[in-house]
Amino acid sequence: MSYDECLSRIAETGDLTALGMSVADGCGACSSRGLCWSAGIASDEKRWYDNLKFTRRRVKRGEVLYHMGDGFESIFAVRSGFFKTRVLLQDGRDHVTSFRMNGELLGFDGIGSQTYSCDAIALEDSEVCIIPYQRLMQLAAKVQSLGLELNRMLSREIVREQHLMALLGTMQANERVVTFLLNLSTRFKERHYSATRFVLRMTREEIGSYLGLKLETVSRVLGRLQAAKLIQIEHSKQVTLLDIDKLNNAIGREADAPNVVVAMSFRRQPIGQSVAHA
Amino acid sequence: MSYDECLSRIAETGDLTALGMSVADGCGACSSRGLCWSAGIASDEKRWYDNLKFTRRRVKRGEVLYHMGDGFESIFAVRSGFFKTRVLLQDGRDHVTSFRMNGELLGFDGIGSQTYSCDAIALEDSEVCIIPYQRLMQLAAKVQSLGLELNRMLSREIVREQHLMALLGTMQANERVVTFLLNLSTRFKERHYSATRFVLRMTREEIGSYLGLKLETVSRVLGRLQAAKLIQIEHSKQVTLLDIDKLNNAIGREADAPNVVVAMSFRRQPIGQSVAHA
DNA sequence: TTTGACTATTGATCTAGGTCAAACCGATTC
DNA sequence: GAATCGGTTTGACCTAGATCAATAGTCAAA
Repeated sequence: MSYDECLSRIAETGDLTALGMSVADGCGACSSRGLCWSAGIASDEKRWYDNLKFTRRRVKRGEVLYHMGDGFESIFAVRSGFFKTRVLLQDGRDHVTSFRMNGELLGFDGIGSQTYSCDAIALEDSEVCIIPYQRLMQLAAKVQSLGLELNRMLSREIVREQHLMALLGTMQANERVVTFLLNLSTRFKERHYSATRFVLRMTREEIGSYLGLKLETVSRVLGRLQAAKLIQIEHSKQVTLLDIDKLNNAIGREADAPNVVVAMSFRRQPIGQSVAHA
Repeated sequence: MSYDECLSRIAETGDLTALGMSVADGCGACSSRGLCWSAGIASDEKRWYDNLKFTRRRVKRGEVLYHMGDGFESIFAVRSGFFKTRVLLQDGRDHVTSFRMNGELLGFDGIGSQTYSCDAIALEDSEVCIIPYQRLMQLAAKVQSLGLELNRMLSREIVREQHLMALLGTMQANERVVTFLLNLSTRFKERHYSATRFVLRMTREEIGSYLGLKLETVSRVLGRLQAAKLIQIEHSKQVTLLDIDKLNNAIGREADAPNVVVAMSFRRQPIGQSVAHA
């Protein structure tokens, strides 16, 4: 079978094993199906994805999936678990740039320079699908909408980071933390987990680094939010969002009237229980 | 000529006019050649780019190239002039996310949602090449390395934003401003302009928004840098970098010894002329 | 069940940068 | 050349969040 025939067959059957990949279950059976990248592929080309298969890799809590500076070969899809990415500055300071959960992708930063530009670290025992970039692009050459979908994902990552930059550049501590919680909430919801009750896999320090705050500030804000009965925290990690609407208002940033109450209620010195009447 | 034949011919000749585009000079004659995207295309495919041609658009100072929410159709290459992009938050606050000069691209943010996610605004009279995305992708389907190059550019934008996030999340005012100046410097250098003497096209407020600072703070930091004889500013806009090495040290962030001097010299209260001995 | 290593909370204090306000500057325009 | 206007500088003051330090959970290993 010629190289070209081979590629054609892959495009038809969607069987990446022809490219020399060993496999467990395919994408068709994956619980992240539809979350991952597959959703954007044109429906008449979906057959290729239904029995697509990738090798996997287990990454233990605290282990590094890839290091800044490592040669770029693959992007990764989180199958299970939780990751953070962080960039290191020359002087040793670091900054957390994202948290990734199942169905989300890692490694886009490596495409441009053929070298990863950040570290990806598991926050709990995790598993990823390894997606070799070269092979992916070979396939994309055959399956039109796959390339388009990849572009879309890269673009969405750019937009995500733009919003984060705006957060870091303009919001104050309260808003940052609330935005963070609500973001987690919607992502859990997309995965059919509870939108109101979830576990924070990362430490206060990691949250702080992500939001441009110190861990003490994160802790204090969470404390205030709890005092204002907007959230509840058990054992430091287990969060319950008690009033998503009010939380949303709180970052809708007091256009004037109604949300002022909320906005005031978890300001610096929590005003006792005077939440309701103000 | 069939559609497929048409595409083939474009891939061979690189003549996008066949796709219905009107034109002035082609990319081959463009001064941004090699800066723009063309550099990454495999050399055996370069012929297509040498007589590639795009329609242009003039954008006057203050005018909007595209608005957040506008339907996405094209990306843009800056031919001349200067742009900023900014995201708007619900409550009216905004945040500047990038400055773009000639040879740089705009509009990547629209690919993901088919809608631009920020505003692009000319800071001086400018001209852009309009690159229709659909047509670009049709061409990419024929010219392999074009698609790869687009991915690389998107990835590099992701990395750029990661660095900016780290800046916003971890650096203090001095470092932010110095980083900003040095970044401009290298970009001017790449364009064979002076790396040490250039004009700030943007206002203090725009710099501040970009760096997550208030305009007064930007002004003060620039003042301190000038007092420390690291830079010189004429007429508010004309900047000369007097000592790039020291500026670089200043953000190398005092590993300990030598740069402490610099670091101290433009701290909050400039210590008279006591720069040399400290 | 105790020990030890993290991690998180909480209080007291400090400061970088924000806020407010006045003055200044250079470029138009009348 | 007076007046206007957008941008900038500068000073005085204030505050959100950082810093420092002590205490207290949490969890896993011994």
